[in-house]
Amino acid sequence: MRSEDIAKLAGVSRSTVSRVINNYPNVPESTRAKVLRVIEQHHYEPNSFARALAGKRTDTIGLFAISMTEKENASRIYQNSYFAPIVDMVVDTANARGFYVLIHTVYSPGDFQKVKQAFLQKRIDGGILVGTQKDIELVREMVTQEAPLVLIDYDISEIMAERLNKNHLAVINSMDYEGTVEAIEYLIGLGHREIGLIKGRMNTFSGRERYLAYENTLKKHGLPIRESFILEGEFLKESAYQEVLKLTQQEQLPTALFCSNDDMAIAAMEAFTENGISVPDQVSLIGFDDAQLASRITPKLTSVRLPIDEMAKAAVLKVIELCDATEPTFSTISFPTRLVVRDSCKSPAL
Amino acid sequence: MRSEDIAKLAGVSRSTVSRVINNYPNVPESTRAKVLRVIEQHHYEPNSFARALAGKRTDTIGLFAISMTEKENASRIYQNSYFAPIVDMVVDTANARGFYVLIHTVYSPGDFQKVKQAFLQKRIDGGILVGTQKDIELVREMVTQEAPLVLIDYDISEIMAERLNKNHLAVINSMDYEGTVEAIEYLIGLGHREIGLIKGRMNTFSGRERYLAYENTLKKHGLPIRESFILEGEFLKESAYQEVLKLTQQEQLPTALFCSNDDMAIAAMEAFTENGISVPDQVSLIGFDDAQLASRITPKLTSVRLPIDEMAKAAVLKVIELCDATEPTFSTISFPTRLVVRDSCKSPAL
DNA sequence: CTGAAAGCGCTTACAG
DNA sequence: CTGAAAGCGCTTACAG
Repeated sequence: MRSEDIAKLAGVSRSTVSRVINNYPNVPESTRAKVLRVIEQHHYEPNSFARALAGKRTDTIGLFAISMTEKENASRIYQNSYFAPIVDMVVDTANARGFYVLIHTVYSPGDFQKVKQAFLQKRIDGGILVGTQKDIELVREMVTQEAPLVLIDYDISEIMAERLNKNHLAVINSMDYEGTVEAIEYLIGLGHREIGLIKGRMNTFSGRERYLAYENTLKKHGLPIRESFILEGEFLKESAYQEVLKLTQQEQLPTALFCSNDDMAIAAMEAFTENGISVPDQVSLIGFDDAQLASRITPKLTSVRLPIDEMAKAAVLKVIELCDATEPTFSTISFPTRLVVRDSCKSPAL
Repeated sequence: MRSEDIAKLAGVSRSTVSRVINNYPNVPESTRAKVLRVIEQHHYEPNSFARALAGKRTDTIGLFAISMTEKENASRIYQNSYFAPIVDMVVDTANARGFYVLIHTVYSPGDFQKVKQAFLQKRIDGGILVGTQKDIELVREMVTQEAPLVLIDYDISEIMAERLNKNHLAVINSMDYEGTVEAIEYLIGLGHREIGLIKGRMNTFSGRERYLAYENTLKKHGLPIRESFILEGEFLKESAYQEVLKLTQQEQLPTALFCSNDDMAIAAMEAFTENGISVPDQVSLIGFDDAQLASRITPKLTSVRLPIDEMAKAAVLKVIELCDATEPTFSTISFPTRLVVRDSCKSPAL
């Protein structure tokens, strides 16, 4: 069933059918009603490709999850405590506004071709990128496409410095620096002076911010920064577990460990516990993200809450806004974090 | 940049460009190379809508998660231990084969319109439906579309009985009945005679199968089936928690409880523990699905492993196969389950 | 208010 | 082996 069939049945032209479908004002109620009836009766749906080809929107936004430095077979990305809520919220928000969501994952640089194609082939009205590495070249390439693009977790200063064409672009971040400062100062307030860190992935904006804040806060309070207390975690459970295992072999342990995300904090907890080191009696642990699991393990994990849902929602609203906008704009939003105190920290034993 | 531009630059006609793009055999290597070079140089990508309109595939499959009877705000569907792995595997498998995945969630009957549209508007080559209720009308409607459709977890006998047009249709199930029998007989083997159950959602195929198997197995072994030991869980953590809380108030407790999924088993464990009832010392617990979390709680949960990854993968391969097929077919695959014994069951105290 | 016609960017018989 | 032309199903100036 094509618009022409509807036109014949309703006794009008295809033009008029199109006007009705697109809700144009210049068609009298009676004609509109007549056409609408026929459409209803025949469950007619205009072919989305023909519409798009003739210049209409696709009503689809892309969501591209980039996960390139993951270790082998760590491909369970939609079960990851960071990505899963994003997918959840993006799909929900987009669907509620009448958009479909086109998903593609990027595991290797080659996969990137597919996201560029999604834009070039005009499959989507706009796209959201999560997990972008510090890779300005890539962002530059994406930005040259005329389509709206939203980056979640990306260093704005880099974009500024590179003087990218920022039309149709938006960046959504969280205040990782401030959140980390709050966490570290909380530990200091409890009396800790030997505070360690498990790093996130350093080619990630949030990874760098969390690390920087850790270092600066210790310095500011005149506390020691010990190489041996700084572990490489890569945001991954497995890496963190191994690193903490090594840590437990050392002479001296930190009395508190700030973990750059909850996954690593949970892994650290397992590693400590399995080696007879009690959390929080012997070592305090603090995570970041406040993932679902944080409040469901024992002891319950103190964590910096990342407003991931709000961020994902904002990302969708932003792409849609950019799709509708006649004037291209550049904007950036930074969401505040909040320390959620639970049971994994206490004052150090004397 | 359109195919016509490429044609001019390469000194051929659009037809030839098209033949090269579609890898048709009847074009000599030299011509092919010439055209390919121009395409490369200009990063040309054929417009996907124009291709689709002219009869090519969309290289997109739909994934529709249906979640209608959930309680309010239970909308965190992509974080659900059943849906999340499916999304994961579907996206991965489809992407690896060059397909995009179009996602839409169905929270209310109205949302269903969007999945029908996705087919009618030809946005996708085929689709996968997860979470379909016992709703043959809906399936009938979906099936009348000519596009390939794969149902995960649906009662085949219903489809047979209704004599649906089964072209382009496939159903993927797991052997829930057998899995449940194995679990119950394991409990019986441990010496349990008072075995309770938390039901899943009864308008779901797996929910009904698991319940039936429970009942039949108890009967077969001459064990009592007590109304008061059969709880309504709806597959939901919250419901299960409340029901188990009520159960703990009763005079007599079962010595073992079979839970129709892991989420409910975990909730049950929490409810028991918080009320001073020890798992597995006072009550044995067994789950279904073998979700990620099952092996990460204490005590580790004994559970019937659902090969959800294999099922999701099979679903994708099936849609793709149906897309390629010239002869429409109907097929159904049933995946075996397997009891994974951990620490949440022991013989009942005497 | 409304229709005929051109155009969106491809593919594919058809003819040579 | 290859090009001219029709067609896929819409939308949108244009003219009336």
